[in-house]
Amino acid sequence: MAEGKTTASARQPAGPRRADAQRNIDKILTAGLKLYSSRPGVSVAEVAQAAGVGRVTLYGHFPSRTELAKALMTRAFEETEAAWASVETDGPADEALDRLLREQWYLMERNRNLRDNVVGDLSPQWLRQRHDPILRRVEELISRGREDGAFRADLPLSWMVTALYSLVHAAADEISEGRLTADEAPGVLSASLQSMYRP
Amino acid sequence: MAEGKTTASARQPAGPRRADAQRNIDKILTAGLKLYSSRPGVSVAEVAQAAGVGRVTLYGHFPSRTELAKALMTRAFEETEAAWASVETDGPADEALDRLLREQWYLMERNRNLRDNVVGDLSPQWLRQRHDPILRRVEELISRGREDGAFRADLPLSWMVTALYSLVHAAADEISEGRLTADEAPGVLSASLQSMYRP
DNA sequence: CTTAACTCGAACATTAATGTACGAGTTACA
DNA sequence: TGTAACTCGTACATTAATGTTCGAGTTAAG
Repeated sequence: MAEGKTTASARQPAGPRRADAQRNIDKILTAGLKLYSSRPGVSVAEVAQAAGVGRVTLYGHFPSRTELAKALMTRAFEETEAAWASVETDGPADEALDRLLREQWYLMERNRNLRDNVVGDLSPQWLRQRHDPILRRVEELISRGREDGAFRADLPLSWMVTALYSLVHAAADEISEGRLTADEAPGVLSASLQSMYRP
Repeated sequence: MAEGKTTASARQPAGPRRADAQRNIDKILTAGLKLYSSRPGVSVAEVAQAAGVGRVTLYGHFPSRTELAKALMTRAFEETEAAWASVETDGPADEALDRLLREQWYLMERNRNLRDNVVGDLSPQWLRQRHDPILRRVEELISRGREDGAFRADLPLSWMVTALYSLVHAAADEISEGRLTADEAPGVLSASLQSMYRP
């Protein structure tokens, strides 16, 4: 996080930000990520309040709701990218999938919700271009499993990826409805997908 | 978000509506169902326009956005109830499930979307009380399959129901993204679920 | 210490949605 | 055919969100 991937805004002198400004940007992104990935219809004012920052201050850093959304997506991408590095994805595809699900299913879920809740603020082009990077990695993993026989190949690859995300989302729903515990979720998820993917 | 605003109700004499009124109510519900189940954030004005009816006319029949949402859910329930009657659900559970998916997956999908898109307008109590009736029927079907050994019993029943709806939703997404055709969908869906449900 | 960067509340303009009120015209139906 | 029910455009009140402007105070950093 050394690099300041700043959202190019017209108002700022484009120079390096002062320490307190950077701190506030951080608080805004953190609070925004939490809010946006938890429910739809979040307002800019809510994000500012949750970040403990004035609304005007927020607008000082993110000129519009859209720019804020872009920054949130960008940060989520970065975090996901970093997290992926901690998962061992070599070895048999089915085992790698199991590890991935157990260690990162909540991150996948957060990203999916975030995406759902900013899809009205961002153009489809923008979203498609910065397509959730882990989604592509998941695709590669499944593809590898199909080639070496660990996974079935009679279903479309894209469908298998979509189904995975869909079930991750479903698991999160079950948890929030109290019909599943956070402990059980990874196991249920993994068991369901392994059965579905098996040739 | 609390309700409690007593809108000027009792505009209706509660008697039988005139033929043209009933016709408009119908147009409104039909258009509303289509809109609400296709995307979020639908406005009352949009529904009125899509129905080819004045906005004021709509308010004459449905005093508030909330009442409109209730009416839409109610109609969807009725249609679902009627459609269920046309599916043969006796016999082996796995075969019945296959028939159900092939004949009614789009209706399940519509209801799911509708539910998602009115979930901010109706109280959780109301929604829970008029719980999608076919969802319970699906639950019964799966439950029967578990008892006679057609389906696995090592996963929570509620999870199996949720997963089904989740995948139906995913299939619809795939179609709208152009990665799956409407012809392929039922087969893919059925194959995925049968694998996942098999003991 | 000095200053430029930053914060932040209050106020304002704009846009969009909801719901109400009025009144003139149209349509069903006894 | 008479009339109550119905339609519908216009206009208005209200609420909420977005984004900007102003100015006075605070803080980081050279």
